[in-house]
Amino acid sequence: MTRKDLANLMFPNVTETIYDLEKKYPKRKLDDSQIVTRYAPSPTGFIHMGNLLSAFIANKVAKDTNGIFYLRIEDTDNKRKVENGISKIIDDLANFSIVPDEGVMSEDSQKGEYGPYIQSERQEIYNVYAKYMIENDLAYPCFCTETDLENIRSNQEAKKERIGYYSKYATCRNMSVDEAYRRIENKEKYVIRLKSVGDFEKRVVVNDLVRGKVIFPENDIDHVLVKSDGIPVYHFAHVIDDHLMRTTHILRGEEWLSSVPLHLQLFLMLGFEVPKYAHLGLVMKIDENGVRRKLSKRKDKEAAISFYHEKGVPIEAVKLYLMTIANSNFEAFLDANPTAKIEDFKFDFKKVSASGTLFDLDKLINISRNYISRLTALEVYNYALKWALEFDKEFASLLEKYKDYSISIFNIERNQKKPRKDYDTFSSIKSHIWYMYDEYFTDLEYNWAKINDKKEISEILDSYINNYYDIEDDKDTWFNKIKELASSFGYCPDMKEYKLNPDNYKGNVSDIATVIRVAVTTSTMSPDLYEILKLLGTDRIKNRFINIK
RNA sequence: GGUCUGUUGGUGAAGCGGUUAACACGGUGCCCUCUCAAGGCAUUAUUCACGGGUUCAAGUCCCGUACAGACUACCA
Repeated sequence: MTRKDLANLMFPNVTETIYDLEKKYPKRKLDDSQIVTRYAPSPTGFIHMGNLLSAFIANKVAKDTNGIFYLRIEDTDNKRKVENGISKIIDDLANFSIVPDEGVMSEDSQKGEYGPYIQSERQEIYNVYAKYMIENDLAYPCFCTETDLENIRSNQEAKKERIGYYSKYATCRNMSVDEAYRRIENKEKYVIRLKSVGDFEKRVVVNDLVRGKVIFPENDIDHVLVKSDGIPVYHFAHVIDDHLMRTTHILRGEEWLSSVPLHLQLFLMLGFEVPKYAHLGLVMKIDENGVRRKLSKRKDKEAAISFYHEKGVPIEAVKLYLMTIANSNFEAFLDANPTAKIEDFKFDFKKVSASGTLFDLDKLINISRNYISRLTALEVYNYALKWALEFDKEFASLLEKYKDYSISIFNIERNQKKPRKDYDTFSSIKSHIWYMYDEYFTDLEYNWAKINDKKEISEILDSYINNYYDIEDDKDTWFNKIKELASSFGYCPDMKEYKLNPDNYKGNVSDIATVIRVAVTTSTMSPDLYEILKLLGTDRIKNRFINIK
C-alpha cells in the first residue's frame, strides 16, 4: 500500500489536482497597491459592532486602493447557521452602504470568478487539497477517539507539559499506511490531521500590519484539518479560500493572532503565497462590575446594530464613529476638513489601535447630535418620519398631517452658523417638540418658576395677548414689547440694570418671558420663544392662555 | 499550566529618545443671554500600571512584576 492508494481510498471521487485549481483561479490582474480583502462571517444572521467594524474597515481599505471587497460565508459549522442568516448580514451591511464587489450577494446569488463564496459549496475544492496532503505525507488520518484525546490531555496536565496533539503524543502520526488503509476500509471514524513540520524550539515571525513583528514558537501541533464528517475546520478552509480567492490582505479580530503560525505553515506546505495580516483589536466594554471585556452580543444591547436603528441614530453618524475608532487620526482630519467625507480620508493600518477599543456610547451619541444639527430641516423631517413610521406610528401621522409646520419646527435656530443641537437621535425628537402639536397638548403639568401666583400669571398673559402680541412683529419689536410688559408689572426690562439693582424690582424680563414660555410649552426651557409663538399662531396662543385659568 | 497581545486622564486617544504629555467626548466654573441648547473663556494626567536597568536625556529602548484580554476544540 502506498500513500497514493490511501489517498484514493479516502477521496475516491477527487479527480482534479491542485494544479487544475491554480489554473481555474488565476492571479488577479491588479497591481500591488490594490487590496483584495473580505468579510467572512458565519451565517448567524447577526452583525454586531465588532464585526461591523471589521467589515467597515475591510470595505474601506479595498475602496481606498481601488481593490476588491468580497463577502464569503463561513458555514462549516452547522450549529451557527440561522434561517435567513445570509440575507440579514447582507441587509445590515447594505444599511451601512457596504456592498461587496464580489461574493455572496443574496441568499441565492453570487457574483465573481473566484467562487463559490459559500464554504459549504466548496467541499470538492477542500477535498482536492486534503487528498494532496495525504498523498504527499503532509497530513494523516487520525483514529483517536474523544477519550483517547482526553487521556492524552490529562496525562500532559499531570506531567505539566504543553497541552496538545504533537510529536510523541501524536499517536496516529506514525501509523503505517497499511494500518490506516485497513482501518478506513473497516469504516472506522477518523479525522485528518496536519503532519506538522514545525519545531516548538524554533521561532517564526509574523508581520502584522497593526502590531508589527510578533514572534511565536513554530507550530508543532498536528491540528485537525478535516473533521470526521469530511468538513474542513476554519484553519484549513481559510488558507485554501483566501489563496484561491487571491486575497491580499486578511483583516480579522485579534482572537486569530495566535493561530497565525499554523496558517503560515499551511501556506508554506501548500506552496501558497502568504497574504498580509492585520489583526484588529477587539471592541470592549466595561461591564457593571468594572471589568473590561469583549462587547458581547448576548449581554450588551449596544452591541447589536438594531439598537441604533431603534434609537434612531443616523447611519452616517455610526459610520463616522466607526471611522474614528478605526483610525484615531480621523477626528483630527475632520476638524481640519469640516466638509470632508469619509471617502476623502485614507485609512492607515499603522493608525489602528492595537489595544481593544472601549466602546463609547456617549461619543457616538455626540457624533450623532452634531451630525443631525448639520442636516437641513427637510432632511431632519424625512429621517424623523422614517423613524417614526417604524417605531411611533402616532407621531408619524402627525408629522405627515402637519408636514410644513413640522419642517418649520425643525428649522428653529437651524439656519445659523452654529445650529441648535437639541436632537441627539431621531427617537429623542418628540420629547423636544411635543408641545407644538395640540394633539399632545393635553393632561398638562405646568412648571411655573419664579412667578407662580395664579392671579399674577393670568394678568400677565391677559395683558400680553390683548395689549402687546402681534404675530407680524419682527423679533426686536417683539422683544421690546415683552420688555414693556415686564415694566408694566414692575419687572426690570434690562438684565444689566437688574443685576446692578436687583432690589428695585420684583424681578426681570426673563421672569415675564418665562411665564409666557411655560404657558405655551409647560416648560421653562424651550428654543427661541419668538419662533415658537409665531409658529403656534395667535389663536392657539390664546387658547393655551385660556387653558391656564 | 503554556503561547501571544495589551496597559498614557472619567472615556476615546496623540506621542516612535529631548514637547508645557496634543486633540476629541464627558465633568466643573465663569461669561453671553428672555429660558434651554449652542457659543466664548477657563479648568479637568507634576505624569504615562509597578519595580529596576540602559542613556547626558525614557510613556518612548531593555528586563522583571502585576493586571486585563485572546488562543490553547472534530467553533469560528
